[in-house]
Amino acid sequence: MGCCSESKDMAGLFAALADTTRLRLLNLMAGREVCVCHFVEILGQSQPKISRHLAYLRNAGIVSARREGKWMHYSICTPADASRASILTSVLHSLSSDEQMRADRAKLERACTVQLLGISEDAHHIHA
Amino acid sequence: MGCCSESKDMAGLFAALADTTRLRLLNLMAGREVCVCHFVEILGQSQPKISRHLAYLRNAGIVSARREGKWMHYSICTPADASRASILTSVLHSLSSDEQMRADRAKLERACTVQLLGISEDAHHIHA
DNA sequence: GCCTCACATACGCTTATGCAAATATATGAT
DNA sequence: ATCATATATTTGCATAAGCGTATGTGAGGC
Repeated sequence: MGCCSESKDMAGLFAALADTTRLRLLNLMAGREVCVCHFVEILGQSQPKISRHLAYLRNAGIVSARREGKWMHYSICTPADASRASILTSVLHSLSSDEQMRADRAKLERACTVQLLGISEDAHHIHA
Repeated sequence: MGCCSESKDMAGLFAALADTTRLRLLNLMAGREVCVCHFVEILGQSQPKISRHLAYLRNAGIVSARREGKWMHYSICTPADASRASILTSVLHSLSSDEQMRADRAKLERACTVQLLGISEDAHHIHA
């Protein structure tokens, strides 16, 4: 009952990657843990939609969730299977050359900075 | 009207990879051109099914087809987009560590050898 | 206890995907 | 022209995926 499901289902891995919203979520999680509210804010899409896609990634064994008070933090959990891990790495690297993905990451940087500095009016949850 | 469709649709690429049959087809095509009859023989699945999955790969811009008399030969067409190309390479490499994929390739080797030597009773089409 | 916030899940709908079986098309042989 | 071979496409159906809306759940604050 760790964070990863069956190991060698390549097709399943690709199915999880076969959606732009999920790719954007993964891109934001590359190397860091991200709170759901940031996903919603940055992608500008409905909370249930974000949540459903996160659930998909969780069921696929690609991400894991951690609760911290009222907030949920998601992060990529590197697959035990070497092939899956290698593909995921390759994918994340490729994403970083996409314009939208870079923009998303920039927004996340900004959101985190604002949060840390407590500048924003609606920085109501400093959960860092 | 070349062999490759839109360039940056990552999700589309993954959708094309999200099926075991298609992964097996791609694995067999790694580095060589393969005739449809070999796909049917090696995967042991119905011809329409193989054909449909090949059409899917073709529409996704991942493979191209070449007609030679009555036979159709399929091969992987490296995507123009660097990211797609890099992912595809990574995927093909990862596949080669899978047992079934290795077995499929071995069968293909054997089928081709038999064909060249003209040993088989039903080597009715030496289209090499 | 109750209320609110942050998130997850269920429902109803539409569209896409996969399959088997049947049919269509293209090529070469006669 | 006819026929057989090799491959492609269509049809009908079952299942899965995606979306928006509505509702459920867990954690804090009062």
